[in-house]
Amino acid sequence: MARLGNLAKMAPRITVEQVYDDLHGRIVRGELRPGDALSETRVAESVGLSRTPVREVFWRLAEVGFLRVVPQVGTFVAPINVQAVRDNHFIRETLECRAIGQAAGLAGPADLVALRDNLAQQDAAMAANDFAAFFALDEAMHRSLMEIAGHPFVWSVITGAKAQLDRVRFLSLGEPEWPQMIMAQHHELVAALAAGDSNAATRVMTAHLRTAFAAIDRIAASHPDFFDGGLPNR
Amino acid sequence: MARLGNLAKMAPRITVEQVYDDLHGRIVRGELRPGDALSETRVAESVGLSRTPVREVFWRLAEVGFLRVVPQVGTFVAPINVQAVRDNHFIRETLECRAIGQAAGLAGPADLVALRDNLAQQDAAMAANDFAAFFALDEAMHRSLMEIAGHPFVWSVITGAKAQLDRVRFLSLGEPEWPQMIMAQHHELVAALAAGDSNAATRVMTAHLRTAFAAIDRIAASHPDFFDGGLPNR
DNA sequence: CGGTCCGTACTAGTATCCAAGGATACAAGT
DNA sequence: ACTTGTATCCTTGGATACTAGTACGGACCG
Repeated sequence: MARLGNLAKMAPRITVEQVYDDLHGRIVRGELRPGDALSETRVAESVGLSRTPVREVFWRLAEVGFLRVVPQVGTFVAPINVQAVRDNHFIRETLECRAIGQAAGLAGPADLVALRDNLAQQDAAMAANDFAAFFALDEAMHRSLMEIAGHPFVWSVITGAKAQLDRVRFLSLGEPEWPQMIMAQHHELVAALAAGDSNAATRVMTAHLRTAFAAIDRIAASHPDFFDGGLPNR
Repeated sequence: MARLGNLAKMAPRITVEQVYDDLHGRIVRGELRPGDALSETRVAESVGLSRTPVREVFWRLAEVGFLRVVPQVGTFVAPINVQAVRDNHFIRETLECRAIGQAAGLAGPADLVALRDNLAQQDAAMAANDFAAFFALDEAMHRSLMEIAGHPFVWSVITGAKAQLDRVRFLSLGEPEWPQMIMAQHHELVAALAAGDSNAATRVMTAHLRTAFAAIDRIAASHPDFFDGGLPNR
């Protein structure tokens, strides 16, 4: 490895996490499309690492259903499985709705302050059309709701389920009415929490999550190459 | 490949999956206890593989919370985190209860036949004190309930959540009244399904899953060395 | 001209080697 | 006797070499 000048040692080292986040993001954003081939070797040399850490990344992405590793053949971006998306939505809705029902009875003044602060930042991000920031705030809010409900470990499961949904959500981006609808629901959510109204909170959360879900079939129809069955096989 | 001389090459090759299942089982059964050190090298040579596949196994086990990999130090069996167990139970109860409520309206005659057949086998396994067979049948039953509900992909999430619970469950084994209680609940479950009674099915499932859960604190108290905080640190 | 076969150039899986950091045991100095 | 420095061993992380299996393309044959 000690070739020319040891450039590798001087440069800040690229970590496994960075490679994971990069590929994850590119798949979610659709820059890498289902069927696209990824080679451990090529990715490894493109990021300046060896195959070993890249394999770990591939394996993790395969576990969340983003990649499909075919032994001795190659690794491919997996198509979006509609049933998996449905089930992941079922998981998220079921867990988050029950959790927020619990959270409604548990949220303290400090929690509400934090939530309202987050909401204000969401409004600002939306106003600035900063979707990346909005997504991060949105995620942080849902996560903290889970923590308020007393189930901090559940979020990791949501994360796994969310990955598939995010991929679909990105395909549906650019529908102009969504931002307003989502923000309105977020405000309702916090209001229900503040009122301690468990039923209302659950109802709003259901509607909120289904907003994103309802479009699935339409999206699948308009992006057949992204979904299972869109391509004959791969 | 099956040349003479080399014993390792003649023996049917041990697969990554076998190594995973072996370690997984030994951790669930408590043969490997929290704090026990596992070395990639030692495990590798004990199973006749190199470190590379063993590393994959290690970090899969780390992902489900069974191992803790400390860089440059070692890999250790993780203690059972009580909050993680609670949250995993929350996940399982929430998902399975809602799913069985749906299943009650969807179970067809063929499903009921299969379930009753499974139940009969469970009875037989119990009568023979064959707990391994019973666990397998139990898992198959819960899994097929999820499929009947139309959410086949959800089971993999349950599997992840179940892993922690199974560890606790194993510690609580040997309480003689459990088999009867569990079997009675299983029969009630199928009866509710056959009647298409969604509410009853949900109620029974809740009670069923809480049967295992209720004992957590008692178990944690009687096996402090297995749980987080039982040991000062490691 | 069409079909089959074989070689080549990939792929992932596995093995082995090196690097870097931490723990520990031992020895030297206070 | 205690503390501190050091050397050695062990750990995981990463890099590289090798194995085996697959796909594809071109050449050869019918």
